[in-house]
Amino acid sequence: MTRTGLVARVLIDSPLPQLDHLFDYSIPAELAADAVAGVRVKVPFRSSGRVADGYLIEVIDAAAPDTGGSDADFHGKLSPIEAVVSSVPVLTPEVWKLARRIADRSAGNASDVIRLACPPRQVRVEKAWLAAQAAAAEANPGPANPEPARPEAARPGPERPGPERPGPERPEPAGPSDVPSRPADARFSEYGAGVLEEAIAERRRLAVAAVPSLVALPAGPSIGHWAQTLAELAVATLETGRTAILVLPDYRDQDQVQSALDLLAPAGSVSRVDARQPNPDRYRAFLACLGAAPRIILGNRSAVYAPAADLGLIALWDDGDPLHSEPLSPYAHSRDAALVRQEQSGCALVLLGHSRSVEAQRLVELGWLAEVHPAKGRHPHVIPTEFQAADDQYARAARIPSAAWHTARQALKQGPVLVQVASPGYAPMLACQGCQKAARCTRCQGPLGLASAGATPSCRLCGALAADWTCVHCAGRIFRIATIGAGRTAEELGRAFPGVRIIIADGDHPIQHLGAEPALVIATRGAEPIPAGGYRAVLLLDGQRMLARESLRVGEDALRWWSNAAALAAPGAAVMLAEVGGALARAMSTWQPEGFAASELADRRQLRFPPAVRAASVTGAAADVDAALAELAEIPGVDVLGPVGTDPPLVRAIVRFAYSSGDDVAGALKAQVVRNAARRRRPKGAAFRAAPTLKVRFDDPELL
DNA sequence: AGCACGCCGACT
DNA sequence: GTCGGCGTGCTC
Repeated sequence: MTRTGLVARVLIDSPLPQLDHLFDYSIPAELAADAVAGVRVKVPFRSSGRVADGYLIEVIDAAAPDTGGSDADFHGKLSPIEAVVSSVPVLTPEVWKLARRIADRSAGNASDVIRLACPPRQVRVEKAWLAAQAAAAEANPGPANPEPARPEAARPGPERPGPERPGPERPEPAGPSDVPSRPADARFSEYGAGVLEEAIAERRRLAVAAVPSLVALPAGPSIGHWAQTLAELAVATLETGRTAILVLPDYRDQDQVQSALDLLAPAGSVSRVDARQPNPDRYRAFLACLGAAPRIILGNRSAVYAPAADLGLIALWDDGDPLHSEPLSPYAHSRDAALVRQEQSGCALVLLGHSRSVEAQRLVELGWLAEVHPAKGRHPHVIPTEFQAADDQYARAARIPSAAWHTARQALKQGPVLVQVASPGYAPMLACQGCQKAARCTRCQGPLGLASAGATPSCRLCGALAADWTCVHCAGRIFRIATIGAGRTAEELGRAFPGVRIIIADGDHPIQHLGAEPALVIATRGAEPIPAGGYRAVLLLDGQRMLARESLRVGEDALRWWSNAAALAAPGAAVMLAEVGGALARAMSTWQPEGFAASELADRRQLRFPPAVRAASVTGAAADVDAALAELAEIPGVDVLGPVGTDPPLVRAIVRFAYSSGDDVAGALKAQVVRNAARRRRPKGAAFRAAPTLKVRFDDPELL
């Protein structure tokens, strides 16, 4: 075997916690040219000639003294790398550092994070990209070339020399040229002179209150003003020669920002990275981000991990939206990933929203984020209305307060009116007429509901029809509607407002945009269509139902749903908030969600609940959980709730700890998980004992 | 997941 | 002494 004297440090792509560290291999001479940091490799693993996939993290000179980066060097005989899968270094040093840190702070695996960062390879796409790079290098070998020949030259490196940055000249906007987009000097005008520009140039960290109104795009749809702000932030970043990453909770939000960028951003400068798109498209967008030219990267929560040439800004829209938290281990929230990446890269950070998450409030109070508000303090006219039955019998049936009904009737003469409701469907919950208990599916115990007015009741979980249902409690056979859905509300409103066009928008009937004609729009929270020019009135019904959920976050969530809907109102239009009083109503009518977030945070401090502290759940066999908890005894600022039994053989404990102890707690628990995973074996011969493995989950939003 | 290695009991 | 069963831990 030919050796080059170089050692490759490789991360094995495996979910096993005991493999989550670097392995050393030698580099055969014939692979030396391609074996650079970041490439995918195949390496022999597990003795008998089998190979594993991995990423080459770094190449070190075996002869040179220890560089210091390597932990506990391996001193046996090194196996050679089997193959370099492709010459494209997909895992940039910056993203590797980020993935390692994100995994470490939650006792997780780096390869689980890398799976979010690096999409599956597509050979055809990659070949086309490499060819395009080579062709571009041929045509224009200058350093400012947006498509350089060698991807290696793309490594951002904090000290990238100035001449490599493209000049301030801006290519033509991609949008239609006959309609002027917002003039450049109007950029950020709502925020006062230079505040946001300066933040980008000086790489500040901000919590920015979005302007709660709509923007009519020339020859296009209306979009939220916030989307315009994000697009302007991204373009301003690009003009400083740096990359901007925009992280949006869902694709409807991404579409709005995309519309703004179509008009504002230079042609070809935007990459949309989104797990929703087909794999080849996803990989193509990923490779574009890998190029040496700064870009605008637009995507969902995993966009925070995109490779970026000279990162200048990470901006998140609506960080309180639960879609920002990752459902896959190690469950990192994109806000946390953004905070870590901001710290590592020194880029600017913007959390933009109509409301304020309690987590963002904590960062503001720490001084980590600076607050920015629009200079002109115009906000929606929100009117909290205690319930007062309407005179109109139909409005009463549709549970619309009297004042709201009158407002809606007037507004419907001018344009669309939004009615926000809690539940989709027609009647999502049925109850027994006799005993009033919830009607349950006889097969799976799921809740029964009606899909439409005359439909047969069916289970909302398993779909089974409940044609001849009998109540398990009282043997009754007659249903009563317990919860009213958007469909039923629409039916009732149809009677209350005869002759008005009724539009339903929910998960099953998604509607993105709407004209300015009068219509009554019934929408579930988060599914509100965007009307040209804004709604002439907004009715926020079902306030009590939204607050009835059993969660620490109900208040914060409700404020988010309401303020996002209120921001769709036309200037001067009334926003009627039904059945809600107290601090929430005050936060809405004064349009100051910070005050509510601050008092929530104060409560959490009192209770020692997240985000005042961090928390992790530890689940497993009682002995394993006890052993893991014992490891935490020495760490200051840690307390433990439980363990308590959950599903029969397993117990769960909740560990709470100060942010400053996070690394120690994560380190100790990770060590325990590794030990547990290595030891767990099925005993031979004897009956099959299910091997319960120790599970650890940090910062679970469902906790507590 | 396999495979090496080492501890301990049983047999030459 | 040495063979081999099985439990434990490692995989560069």
